Amino acid sequence: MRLSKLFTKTLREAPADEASKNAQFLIRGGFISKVMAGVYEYMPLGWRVLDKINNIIREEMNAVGGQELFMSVFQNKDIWSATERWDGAKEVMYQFKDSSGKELGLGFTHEEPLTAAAQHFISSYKDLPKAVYQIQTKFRREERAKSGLLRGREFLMKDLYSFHADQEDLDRYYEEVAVAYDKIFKRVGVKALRTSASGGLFSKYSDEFQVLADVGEDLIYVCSECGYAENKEIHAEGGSKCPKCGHGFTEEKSIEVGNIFKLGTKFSSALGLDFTDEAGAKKPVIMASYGIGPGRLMATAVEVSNDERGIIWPETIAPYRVHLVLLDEQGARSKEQEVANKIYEDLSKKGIDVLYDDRQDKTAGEKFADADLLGCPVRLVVSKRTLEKDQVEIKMRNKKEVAFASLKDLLSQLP
RNA sequence: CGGAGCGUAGUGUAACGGUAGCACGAGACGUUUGGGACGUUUUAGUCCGAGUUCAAAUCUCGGCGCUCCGACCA
Repeated sequence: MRLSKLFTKTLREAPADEASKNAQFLIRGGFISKVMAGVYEYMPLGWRVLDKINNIIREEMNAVGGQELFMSVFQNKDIWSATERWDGAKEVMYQFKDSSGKELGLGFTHEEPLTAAAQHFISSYKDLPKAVYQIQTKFRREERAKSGLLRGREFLMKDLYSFHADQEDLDRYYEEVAVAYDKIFKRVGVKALRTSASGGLFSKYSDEFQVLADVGEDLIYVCSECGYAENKEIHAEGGSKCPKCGHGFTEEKSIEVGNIFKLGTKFSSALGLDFTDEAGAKKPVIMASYGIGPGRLMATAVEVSNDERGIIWPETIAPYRVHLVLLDEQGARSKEQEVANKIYEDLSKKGIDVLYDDRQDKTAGEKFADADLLGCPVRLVVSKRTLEKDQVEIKMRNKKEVAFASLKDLLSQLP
């Protein structure tokens, strides 16, 4: 991508009405733009980051046998009434009547419709287990949207649902997914702690994946020795000893980037999702659900990895791996430009994504400032100074040192 | 939902109740090019509605919107 052609432009100053780092940097960089409180649009750069996050999630979900599908955002009142959740959901669900008077809601989770859909396809123990997931927009009537992408009214969610014949199978799969979650967060470049939490309406407990950060709205207790963590909501008052190893806890603020639940038979019983076991007996399917917020994850990556100049993207989710800066002496026909164009083409041909700052009307300082703000891992500079030695400058966004590579073997020396 | 603060141009900021100004951005031309360069020039604004007043960005009331703290959070 040539910066001269990019749809968005950067802002020199952060908008006055955003306090969180993720919102400030993402808006300044042109990754997202704000529509209203808690609602943001993804611009091309932001969409690339999100796409990379989603693809990591997809790979790990597919690896544990998840099958991707795509449900409707519209949900019927009927199925929510079957689980007696329609009225209770009022506070968080956008509910309305369409022109024919039919009552609808916008989905903030999909247990009901998916359980209903599964009825068509699950009837025997031979049909189990099954796992399906989607990456889809959810809506929530947040009483107070806050902190940029961290708590919105419209947001993306990856939700996986699994169906099992017995508790043992569910427990086994649940652990498999927990491991997949660890992999996802590690690959995305954030350090997430599996944290014991309450199960809300569904079950005795759930597991959350929490990333330590000051903007986080959760409070968790983390064992300084073994890393065991639990949410404040289940942390026994005055319980200062880790149940796993006996060491002390520290209290930390954190962002919940994922949450996994054992649902049991709550939904299958209410909606009649039964199967026939080996002995011919009819039983409700046992279910679990597993969520990750990709947009929140993107914001979290920004919150935990930045400096005063801008974002420092983890390599795996950076919008582009290489930010190529052309410092051009004399406009259209300069040697610098020829060399930079060539590098841009060569790297692109090799499948390396490059954001190429070919802008003619920007000063060096401005280009460097933008490179820092946008936060791609590798910065290459082509200028008169580097060409005198037939070199290209290489600087990593997360390091101070500047290195050089000869034009010839730039590819092999690219970090 | 309780509390606090704030709405002026694309962004950031000024203006005692009395001419809406500055910087950046964006557009044009020229000169520039290693950390947000310079000159000339153009562009664009008081959230909405009522009230008080000779006069309202400024005061009052209502609405809408945004942020923060707390509560809530399937």
